[in-house]
Amino acid sequence: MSYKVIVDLSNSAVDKFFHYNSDFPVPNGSRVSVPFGSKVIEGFVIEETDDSEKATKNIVSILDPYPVILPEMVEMSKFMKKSNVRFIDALRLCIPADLRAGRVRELARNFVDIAETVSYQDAKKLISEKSQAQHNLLDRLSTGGAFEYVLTREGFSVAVINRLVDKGILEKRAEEIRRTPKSASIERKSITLTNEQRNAVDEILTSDDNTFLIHGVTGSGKTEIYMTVIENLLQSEKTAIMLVPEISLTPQMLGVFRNRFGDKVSLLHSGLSAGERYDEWRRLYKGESQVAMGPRSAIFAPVRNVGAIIIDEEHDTSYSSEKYPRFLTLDIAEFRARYNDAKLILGSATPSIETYLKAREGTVKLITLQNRINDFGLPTVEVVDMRKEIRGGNVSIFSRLLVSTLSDTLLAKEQAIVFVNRRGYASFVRCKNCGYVAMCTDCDVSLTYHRDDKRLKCHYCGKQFHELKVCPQCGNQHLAEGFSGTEKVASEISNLFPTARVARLDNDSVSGKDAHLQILTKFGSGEIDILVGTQMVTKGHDFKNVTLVGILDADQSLYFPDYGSNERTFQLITQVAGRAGRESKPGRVIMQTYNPNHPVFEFATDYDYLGFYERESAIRRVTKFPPYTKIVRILITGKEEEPVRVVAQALRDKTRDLMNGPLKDSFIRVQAMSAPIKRLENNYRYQVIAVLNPDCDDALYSIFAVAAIDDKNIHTSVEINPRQMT
DNA sequence: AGCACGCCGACT
DNA sequence: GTCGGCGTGCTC
Repeated sequence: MSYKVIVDLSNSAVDKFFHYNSDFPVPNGSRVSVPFGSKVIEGFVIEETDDSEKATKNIVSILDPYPVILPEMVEMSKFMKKSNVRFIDALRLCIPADLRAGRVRELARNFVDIAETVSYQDAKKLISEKSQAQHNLLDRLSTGGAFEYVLTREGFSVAVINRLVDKGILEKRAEEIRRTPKSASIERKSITLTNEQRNAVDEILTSDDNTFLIHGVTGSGKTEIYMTVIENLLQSEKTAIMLVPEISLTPQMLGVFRNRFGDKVSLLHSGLSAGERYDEWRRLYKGESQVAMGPRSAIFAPVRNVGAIIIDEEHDTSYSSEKYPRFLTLDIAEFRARYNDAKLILGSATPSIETYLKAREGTVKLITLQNRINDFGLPTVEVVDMRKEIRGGNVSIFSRLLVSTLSDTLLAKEQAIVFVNRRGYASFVRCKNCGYVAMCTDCDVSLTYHRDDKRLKCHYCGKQFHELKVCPQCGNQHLAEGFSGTEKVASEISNLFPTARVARLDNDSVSGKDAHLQILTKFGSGEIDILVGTQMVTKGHDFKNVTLVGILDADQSLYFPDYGSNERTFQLITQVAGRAGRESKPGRVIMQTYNPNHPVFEFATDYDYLGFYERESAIRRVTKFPPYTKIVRILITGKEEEPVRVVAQALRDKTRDLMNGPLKDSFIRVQAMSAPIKRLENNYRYQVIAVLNPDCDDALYSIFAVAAIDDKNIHTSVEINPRQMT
């Protein structure tokens, strides 16, 4: 027998089939060990082949008792390979990292139980009166078996256990240990779906459509719809994949699922220990649990017979991985849904323009939820024109309205969230005399002042510098601070309200996911009055006592130089506004801006998604931006500027050659230029931008081929519809 | 990714 | 005269 094998080395040079013979049959998807060059390494069997001439060496052994890569995931890897992800890297996404190289410890342990052929009473008689330890052990096991290691921990000696095994009274068998024991399913209180929810569930389960967009405002009960759909599918022996943006910030979603599905849910995410992750993965693989829940990587869950794939908050940017191996969760989800004939369900209060266009075009079935489940209205959004504040003599970062409302909120013993889309204390430091601005030495980026640790930090490469007391260029002592970040906002709020308990939530204020969660938990339990934070505060968590949301510098996210900035701004405002006034208390949102008449704000304050969509999609259509086109960016980086620039021009010319060839209908335009941040971590960066018509896979593959250059000093990467261009 | 093979500078 | 630098090329 002869097999095609992908070796477990992440390098393009070896990312192809190697042929091996075998003395024994090997199922597709098996992890095997094979001789390769001068040593023996791991690999994956992809398929059997009859051209054995290419094979010269034999597979040494199969490494697992079952093929770890499901047939579906072999196909999925072929699919990913087309989009420039190495076969081996796609395969690696499908199994827990620690399974490779035998890093997961053996799971099977000796399980000790009374032999099936022996009853407790008979066993009692078989043990001598004097063997007290043996009697104790038997009594311990009379209510059910136990792991040997548990018994020894309880004080039973191995000798006693083995003695009874020898007598045939007990038997040992290998059984798996669950490292993540979960509570059994709690009897759930019967939940009555609203008519809207009921209709949505029926629509999904009975319609011939396969892909759905549930567009419903925050609090419209999407989760309940997901769960009811899953529950229905589980009854017909199907499985489900439930994707959430960031599990660490949305523990309540897991809680709700656990409560409903108990042990049937397996959680897959990086916060688990290697062993836990492997156990959860394996339970799914073996069908012991049927619902895989997690962030984007959970789309690779080893579940068979998938009935539903759900992507909650589908607009969230965390669903696209920006570093290699690059993939769009939606692409993989579509592949798996097609493979399994499963329902693909996308949910959002602020769908991406791309998805909503699909709904308009009819390739995605739109389900709109009009109401919040409890019929509470959405919070009112008031816009404050900060230019008028300045004209009125208020030069602080807070409007008078926001200050007085914060004060009212504190008096009423209610809570507030203040959203600032900027970390640090001040976005830059500039000399008032000569105009010098502190820049990173490795990047073409101005430094952000962090007062907490009295340092200037580069937000792109992380490099830190001492704070400036005087201008290093002219010696002037008067340095101007740029826009205020979370640090400054939090400290000024503390100055304004000395008795208020103020906390900050951003990447700097805490280290690690646990700390984030701690702050959110404290806020939830009322130990914090005002929470100042970045995007992080916009996600998940229902805070019942939050009645005020302040948004500072709402326009800030508008001025990023890419086509998605309007969309991002609209989503941000809508999401953060949704944090105010849930349950029984009305909410209030105060949004400060220097550009109050910008259409995005008008739509956002009215919660007018449709209006926003119409305008934005019209703009994208005429300006030829996604989803009406596909933007492909080849990023070229290297230590020296000139070679990078030269390669960029060469790649542009090669791409233009494609445009003049048989694929010319796929291309709209091709340009080369320096990247928006020309130097990052001491690497010069140029880019080639190709704008393509949608559905132009052949052109795309040609561009991948063009970008794959062999130059050890210059690195290239290809991004499709890049989110933030840096 | 590793490792062997292979051709030019500073040491016993 | 050798030891060893890492450039190049190959692994079924």
